[in-house]
Amino acid sequence: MSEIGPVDYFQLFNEIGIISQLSRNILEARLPPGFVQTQFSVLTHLVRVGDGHTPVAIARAFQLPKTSMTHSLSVLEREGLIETRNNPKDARSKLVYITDAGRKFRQEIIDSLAPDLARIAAAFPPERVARLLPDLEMLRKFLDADRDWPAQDANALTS
Amino acid sequence: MSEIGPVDYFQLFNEIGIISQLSRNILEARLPPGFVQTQFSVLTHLVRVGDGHTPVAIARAFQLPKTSMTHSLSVLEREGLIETRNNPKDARSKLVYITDAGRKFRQEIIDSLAPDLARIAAAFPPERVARLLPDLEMLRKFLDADRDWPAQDANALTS
DNA sequence: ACTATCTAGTGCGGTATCGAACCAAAGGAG
DNA sequence: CTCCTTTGGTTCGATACCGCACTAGATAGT
Repeated sequence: MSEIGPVDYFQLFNEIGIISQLSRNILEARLPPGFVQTQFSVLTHLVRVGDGHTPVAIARAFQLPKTSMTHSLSVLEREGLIETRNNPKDARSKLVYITDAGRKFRQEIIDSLAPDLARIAAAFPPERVARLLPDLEMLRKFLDADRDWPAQDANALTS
Repeated sequence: MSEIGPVDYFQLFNEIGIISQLSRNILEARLPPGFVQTQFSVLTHLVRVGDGHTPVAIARAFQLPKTSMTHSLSVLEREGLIETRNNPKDARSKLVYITDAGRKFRQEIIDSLAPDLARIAAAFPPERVARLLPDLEMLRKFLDADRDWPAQDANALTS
């Protein structure tokens, strides 16, 4: 039987990284010049998870530094795609809301992606997506929970 | 029965993007300050695929613009982890080789990742990796072939 | 209340990424 | 050969990303 080693995990993350890069390229080819994936992803997050959350909460959801999120949100706000209001529960904080323009913007991008999705779906049928998603979700959730693990205690688990 | 639509593909790429981001964070936590994932990935590519290739070839393998690769390679060369030689077959071109220091550097990173991999393997067993990899590979190969790299020379094609 | 600690968000500086433009060499057509 | 197109690589400018340091407000302990 085939030995299973760290190499397979490297390959796993390698494939995932490349697919991530490729999907980013596909998306950004449909975005207006000057926009990048992050901004679209934030809009999608606001629609899917719901808006009215704080910038840090959004940053955590994407596993990005809060400084990066500050920047992304400032761009989105400058473009009128989101708006921020004061957090009545916390004077330090802001709450992020998507605007109608933001929803419209996002929907137009999604519509424009239809041909790309059609090509992908033709070669990689939905059944495979359904087969893939649970495992990916599980992996993502573990890594999400595992982050910021104290490095030196790692071996304590394996023994 | 659940209808299968574009949403699932969005979710697929969403999960993949987040996992990519998380694995990037894990790796960069083990890299010496100032190094980023790209540089490590290039070294791994040189070891796995073999060195002696041109910068554009490497850029294509990562689906990155050649300008980005120029930058990454210049950093790696400045640090003595790779070296470039003239391409005897093409005077415009260079060939990229990994140095002994580069191999050593990469191996040390890989070794330092062992505790992380141990935690991941404990929660996400190798069987799941084996189950996941073929589908991911297929998806990656299709996307790779589908978008045959229009990004930077797109305008050259339109004329 | 008082103090220490923690958390939300921002400003700044440095690096990464990438598109546009450019140059030089290669390749093809006549 | 000459002309034209393509290709490998770099430079430059603009934006994205992120660590560090900081302020203001919240929270916990006593």
